[in-house]
Amino acid sequence: MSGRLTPQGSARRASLLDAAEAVLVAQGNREASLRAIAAEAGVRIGHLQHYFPTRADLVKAMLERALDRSLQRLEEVTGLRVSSDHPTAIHVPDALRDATDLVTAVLADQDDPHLVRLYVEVWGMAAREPEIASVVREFYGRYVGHVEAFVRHRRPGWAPEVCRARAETFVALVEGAALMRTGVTGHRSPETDRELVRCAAALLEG
Amino acid sequence: MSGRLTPQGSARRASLLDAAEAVLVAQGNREASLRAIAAEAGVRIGHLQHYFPTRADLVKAMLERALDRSLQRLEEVTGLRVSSDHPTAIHVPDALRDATDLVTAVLADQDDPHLVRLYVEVWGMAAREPEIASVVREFYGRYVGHVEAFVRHRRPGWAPEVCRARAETFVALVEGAALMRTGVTGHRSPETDRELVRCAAALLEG
DNA sequence: TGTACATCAGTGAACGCGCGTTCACTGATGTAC
DNA sequence: TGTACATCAGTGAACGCGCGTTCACTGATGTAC
Repeated sequence: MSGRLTPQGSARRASLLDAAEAVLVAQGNREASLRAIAAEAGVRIGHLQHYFPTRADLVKAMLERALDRSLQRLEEVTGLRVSSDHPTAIHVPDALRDATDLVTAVLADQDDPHLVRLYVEVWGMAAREPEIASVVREFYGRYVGHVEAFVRHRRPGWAPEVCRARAETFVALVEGAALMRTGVTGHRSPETDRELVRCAAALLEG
Repeated sequence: MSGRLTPQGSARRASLLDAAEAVLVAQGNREASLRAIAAEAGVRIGHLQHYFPTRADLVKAMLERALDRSLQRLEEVTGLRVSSDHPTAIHVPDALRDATDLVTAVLADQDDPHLVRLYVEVWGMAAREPEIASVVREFYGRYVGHVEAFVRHRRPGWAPEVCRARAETFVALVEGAALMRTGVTGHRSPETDRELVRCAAALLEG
């Protein structure tokens, strides 16, 4: 894909990314072949390569789109806006959510096993492909920064290092909870969800 | 491999599992071929299949060994003994560690990126291979049970559901921290490590 | 408004390659009598 | 203590297959004049 995309072309491109995501989640990176992805999208494999010359191109594009979507979702949940161009510029909304609301919303998003499986694949790829690793680290950098900004607004008196440490610990807890709660390593229970919310909220403003 | 193993044979078997683990960690599941594993172990591929007829056999054996080793390590760290035969029978040691010691030791174990990468692969496989999923869930069941037993001994007055919920939240936090602290999704910092220890210890006895 | 042409959308066949698995084999080690 | 035999350790070549990638191609769409 050297030149521009027609409207039809960019719709096709998006549908190919959808297919790649679906196959990756269903089959895992090892079994997610270009043939399977093309079949999922209902096109020939040569056509897939018209948009994404190599498998790495496809995977990277899919991954970037998925992570961007997650950050947008985070903005909705916190009510904070983090510009991609100026990561430090935070727009303070009229009604900032409280920590318990935020945690509850984040956990609710995790109830989608599709999403969690995608993340597990992402971690696996990031662990050994440098180009993907940098994309993923940038994502988590923004993620932590976003949570940190939330903490600062809730607790203006706290030292910046404390806010940072709290935010990083929060993200660790939430990512670990994603694994445990969706059947990969454990299962959900109301008691543990309650404890999770209590603990995560305490990290943010306790 | 149908019959018994000679001493030489079981040493070879162990070295093949070592090789499989090393290649899996270095290359990831997708690139970890039987040829690469055999080469790592210094044998021919046909020989590898004398011990593990299929790739799935090899991967499963490697994984079970690695998870068993982690549970043994956990026993050393807590000072509690959990029998495989009677998972509920807990031997109370002379000197039970306190929660901060335990958390510090667990985090120290995680400083090995090798181990964390192995876990990321394990999660990925568990997410879509049912046979592996059950092995992994059993492991985490024991893991949580072990932590739960620790909490009960430290805080005998707490209700069982509370101990359970605390233990599950603890494991979620620690697994998430493993991801963040070893470069997969973030990086280490002394401040965040301190916050992690504080938060995890509070879960266990706070 | 037409027309010529460039570019994009999509097809289909073929490539070399590495994969997991199979199998017949040789040499080394253990074991029964 | 010898010997015969079964079993285990390890080799090496070959298999069919699906993989990612390449390439020449046709039809559809946009665009300049």
